[in-house]
Amino acid sequence: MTVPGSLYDRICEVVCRIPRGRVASYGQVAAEAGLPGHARLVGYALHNLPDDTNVPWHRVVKARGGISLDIESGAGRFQRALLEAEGVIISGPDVIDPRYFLSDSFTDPME
DNA sequence: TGCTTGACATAAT
DNA sequence: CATTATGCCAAGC
Repeated sequence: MTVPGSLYDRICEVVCRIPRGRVASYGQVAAEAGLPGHARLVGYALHNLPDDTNVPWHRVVKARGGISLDIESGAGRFQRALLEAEGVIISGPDVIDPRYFLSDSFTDPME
């Protein structure tokens, strides 16, 4: 289980901070995790996460607003379902309104 | 220890 | 719109 100190651990921690009903891009999560520009590591970490993880990995999307996984495939459909369950409407494979993204910081504004 | 890969981002072609 | 190129770097082999 992710040794403390590993980048995985930091990344999953940041992902856990994403408020419900919101999404963040890989680059944004990376930046908040203290890894500016290391968006790839975020995806790498998420892929490593177990199925029973408590990390809402589904809230992590591409910068343009879209699921990296194949939306028409199992994992993609699963993520879309989770996002819609949180209130995030996905109209297409790369169509997510910017209003769902975290504006600046993860500091939950508490709506 | 060095090369390859990768749930990315962005610009250019 | 698809592909290419570059950056940036950890993990896997």
